[in-house]
Amino acid sequence: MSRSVPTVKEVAALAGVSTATVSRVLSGSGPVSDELAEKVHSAARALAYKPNRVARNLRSQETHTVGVVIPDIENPFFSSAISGIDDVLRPAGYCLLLANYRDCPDSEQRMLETLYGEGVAGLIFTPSEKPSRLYNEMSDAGIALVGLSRTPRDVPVDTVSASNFRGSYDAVCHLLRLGHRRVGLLCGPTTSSTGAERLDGYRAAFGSAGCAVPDEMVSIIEWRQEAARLAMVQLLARPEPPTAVFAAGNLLTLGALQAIHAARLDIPRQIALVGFDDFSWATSLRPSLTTVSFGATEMGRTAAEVLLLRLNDPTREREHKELPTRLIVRASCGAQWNW
Amino acid sequence: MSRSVPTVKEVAALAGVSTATVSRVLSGSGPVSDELAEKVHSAARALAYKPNRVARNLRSQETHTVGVVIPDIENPFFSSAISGIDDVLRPAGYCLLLANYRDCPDSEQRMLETLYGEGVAGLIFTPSEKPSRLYNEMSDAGIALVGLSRTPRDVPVDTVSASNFRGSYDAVCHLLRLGHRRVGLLCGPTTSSTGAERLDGYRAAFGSAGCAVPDEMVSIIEWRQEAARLAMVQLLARPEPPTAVFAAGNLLTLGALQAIHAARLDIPRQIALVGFDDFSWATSLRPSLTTVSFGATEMGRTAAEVLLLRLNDPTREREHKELPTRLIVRASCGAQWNW
DNA sequence: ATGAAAGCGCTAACAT
DNA sequence: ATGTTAGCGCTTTCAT
Repeated sequence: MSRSVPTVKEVAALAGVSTATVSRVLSGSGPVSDELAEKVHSAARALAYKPNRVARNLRSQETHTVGVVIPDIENPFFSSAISGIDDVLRPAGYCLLLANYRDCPDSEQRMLETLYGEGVAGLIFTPSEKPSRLYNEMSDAGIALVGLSRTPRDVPVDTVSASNFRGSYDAVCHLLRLGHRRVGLLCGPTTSSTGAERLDGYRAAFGSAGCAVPDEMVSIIEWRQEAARLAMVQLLARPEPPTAVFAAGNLLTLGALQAIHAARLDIPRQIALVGFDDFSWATSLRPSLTTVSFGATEMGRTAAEVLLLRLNDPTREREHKELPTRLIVRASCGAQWNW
Repeated sequence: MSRSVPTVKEVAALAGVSTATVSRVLSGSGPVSDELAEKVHSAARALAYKPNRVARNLRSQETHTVGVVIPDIENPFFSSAISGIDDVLRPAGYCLLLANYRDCPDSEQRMLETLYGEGVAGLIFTPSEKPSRLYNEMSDAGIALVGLSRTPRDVPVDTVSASNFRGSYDAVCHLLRLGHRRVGLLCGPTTSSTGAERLDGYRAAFGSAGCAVPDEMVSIIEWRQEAARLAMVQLLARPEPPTAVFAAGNLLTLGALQAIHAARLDIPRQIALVGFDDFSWATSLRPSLTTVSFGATEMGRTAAEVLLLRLNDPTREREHKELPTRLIVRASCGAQWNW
């Protein structure tokens, strides 16, 4: 087993140069004559030398590792976002350290401590409802932070999110225009920026249509499928149930769907449904789902690009990117497509 | 910014002990009196000391980092598997370095090189069709490897996979029992263990039912949604199209579904469908999907457990775990459930 | 342009 | 039980 791995020393010996020269050649960090460079390269090749990044990181006091901290990797939004992050960060020479805290603030805290210790150069993160103070601490320590989707309160960082207000507004306007008035809302906690903004959009849509907001149809819950299912069951049990529902998050859409199916209601004839956040199989549902789409992969990519900018210039001004949303009208509201 | 981070030295100074003692206390690797231990702890707390893992890793010549190498994180099988891996590895003190090679062998190769350099203690991986020789090299170097789902040829490693043959056999028997004879198969390359075994199961089912295998209905394709859609279109265009289809992978199921929807065919009345590999929203499809299920999260967990065993005892015998599959009969074959 | 030597923060070997 | 010291593999001054 464990055959000994070659080090700079051995490469240097074989090439007949100093370790400093080897380092300079291999990391391109200094003037070296072509002649020696060639020797070093062939020696390295001969030994199948692979630099030890741990040692490199210790010496240079910086890693090329970025932590990705998210609440739930099984949520298609996050897996797509990660994919986008990887697309951008990998070619730039960074590795991804994954921290899936499973909606548990304690785990989040522990994982942050680990990432801190690992010396990550940066962090792309979606904080829990009660963000750890470690975010502040890491930010103070000069680590580059980018908030994804949810904007943390009290942590001064770059952020990338969707146009939550506008997306929500458009979705509800669509339902209103189709004649719905009893429009239910399934939305996450308003302590999160996403929740608050999406609720605002819902309200504003009623306002601009000159209608009163049906507060009794607003259900503020956790961003979880089961919570949404329960809330939807209750909504449907009302004496005057909603004729349409806006589920302001992809897990919430799934939960709503469960309750609607269990009640044997026909979409869109008996109830219309609009989701927030597209997923690849939204078209595979029957009827296909009308959603507010914003490109999760794109959001991941953007967050990674912002991180790279900050890494290269720690003093640049804070950036808060808002990605445009687009209402994709499919069949679940009865408009347009009929299948 | 960049406030200087405390090191062992400072903790030692504040506690009035040597750095060795600090190390012993904090990593619990040696005998220390309660008195000094207490001093060290309070000093560490006072300075908010967090050990530098990079330095620790360099010195101890081992990391607590595990690479996870997968072809597509947006495939729900893999995101669930990762979740399971994290569940087990995290409490054991390991971090996950993610490598999502996007079905591209070149990326796979580059990512492996990076992981090797990062000094990962182990690897959980699903190789591409043409696995890199680096897997062998890393294995030889004493790195713990566990193959996930797909079993690599020529690399002697522990593996965890589903009972592909049995699962496939059960699925097709189910269709045969319902009276179907023209049963189409959408299956990945037989160069992969999963593909080969699932094809075998399909064949065996016909054999045991005393029927000839309808070879013209067998479509061996890439494990990709678009390939499956195309193949399904062709199957449906046959003079005698299949009355049922077994899609032997979750992306293939999605592709089949697309083609079936486009052809405006009613499931299960005009065509029955069985998938392989459950996903959380299989119940949200209408009709709900009958699938061969095996618990992706569970598979991830099992792979992580096997990795831990190997890490603790590099000399133990190779293990090849096969997780049982279970046919979950829902509505897409017209059996049982009627919605 | 190149080499010698120091040292990143930690732990392990060796003293005591 | 505790301290002293060396050194993991690399990069980076500082000489030359």
